[in-house]
Amino acid sequence: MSRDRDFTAVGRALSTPARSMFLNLLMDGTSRPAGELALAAGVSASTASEHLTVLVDAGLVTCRSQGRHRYYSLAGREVATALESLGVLADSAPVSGYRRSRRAEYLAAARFCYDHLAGRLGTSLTDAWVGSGWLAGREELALTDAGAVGLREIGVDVDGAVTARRATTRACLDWTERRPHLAGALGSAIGSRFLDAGWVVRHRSGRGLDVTDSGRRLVREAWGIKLADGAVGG
Amino acid sequence: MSRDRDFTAVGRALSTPARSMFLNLLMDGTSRPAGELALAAGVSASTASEHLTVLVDAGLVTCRSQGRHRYYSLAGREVATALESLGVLADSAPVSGYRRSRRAEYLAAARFCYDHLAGRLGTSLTDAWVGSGWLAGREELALTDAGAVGLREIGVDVDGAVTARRATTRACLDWTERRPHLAGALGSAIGSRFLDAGWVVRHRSGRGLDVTDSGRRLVREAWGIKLADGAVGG
DNA sequence: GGGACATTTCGGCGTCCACCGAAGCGTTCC
DNA sequence: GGAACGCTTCGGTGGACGCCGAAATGTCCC
Repeated sequence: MSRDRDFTAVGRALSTPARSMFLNLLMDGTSRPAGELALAAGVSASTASEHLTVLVDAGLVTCRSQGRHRYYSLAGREVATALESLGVLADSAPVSGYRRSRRAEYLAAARFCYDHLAGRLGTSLTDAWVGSGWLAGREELALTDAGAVGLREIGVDVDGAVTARRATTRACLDWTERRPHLAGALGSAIGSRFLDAGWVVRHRSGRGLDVTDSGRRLVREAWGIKLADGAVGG
Repeated sequence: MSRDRDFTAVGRALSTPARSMFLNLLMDGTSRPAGELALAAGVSASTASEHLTVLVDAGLVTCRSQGRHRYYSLAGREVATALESLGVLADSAPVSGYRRSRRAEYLAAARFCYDHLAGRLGTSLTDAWVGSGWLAGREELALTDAGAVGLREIGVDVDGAVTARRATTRACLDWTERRPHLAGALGSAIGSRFLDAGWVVRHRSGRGLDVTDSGRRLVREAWGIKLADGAVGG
């Protein structure tokens, strides 16, 4: 009953700068071809290929072939969740010789954290909803009746989220802001709605999101959130 | 804002069998001297010392000197939480050449998972409380009013748990049972109460718990849980 | 079919590191 | 003080692995 866990495979998968970078790039839930990942991490295509094999073998990443490209993405929600909680630890760890690529040094103020809104947009929304009584609890972020009504009004599939097998709400700790934002089934539903409604669009670089004018208007009028213009912050 | 995370230090810390074993041994929240850890992992004292240095540098483990012993323990709640969620991944990972020690091949049916009850006892209690309406939700395990009353009656510091900074309740996935059990501030308070009241005692080997006769009686009469005699299961 | 392109496989190089035994350091106990 | 003990540091060794360029594989497009 409940034997020891072998962390070695997962640990080894995380233990090199290039692989760590790959996972960071995939944390927004996107699929990316091997070449793009190689370029972003600053390693040769062959090296990247080897790294990706390790990540797939460790069960962290899956691969989908499409034409002459092979798209890699996180293997699932559990992987994203585990990396989130691991990110909290990584914070206090001494910074090793991790050579960042010059590109993507900063992330957009709004972005996806696997499947839910994060960054400034994510934490602002969560703060506003806690303040207005749509979400309850310091860390649980439980959905209140008022919240269900309000979110339903803007087209979020609240009922689907509530009856989903996964947890309805979950607090995801934003890596640098150290403040929680909404994750879980409801967070995912809200993310989908923001994308479908055109309130946010994926940034051309693939990382991060741009908040559109209509999205900007919505968050200001509905919840009093005033976002800075420049989408990129640091 | 929200830069990339460097997983390399944490990953490297997890990437060897001996260190993985150390962390498993410390997951029950105990402090152990270096020598005991070395013996359990089957490595020399000097090797163990080097491993422990890596774990401390990575921020996963802390060290407390006492006399000529040095006691190592997990660095905090976040570490235990992260390892828990990582354990879910480790499950699906291929088993590498991890040489288990013959001792501690099986864990006790009742044990601590860092600071809350786990194993058969933990999941049985959680199941019973969900069934009787003390806890609500498939994964949230939110405390109901009835649950607050009931737990208060058996001496659990419910109010302390509710007002704690950390999440009151959290579901912790049991590694092999793949079923959730109660964690968070309330889980911790319940664990403390079970220990203080003498319903469970730490097993002499340090791993796992023995349920005492009074504890056995309590869970049977209060919640209809019938525990097998032999504390050790497989 | 042939050439361009994306990716993987292969061979080789250099470095890192897990491991041990021996020696060093600090504590305990007589 | 001196011996026993717990632990860490040091030196050395062997294997693992991150890296690359070159060659091989597979796909697309003409």
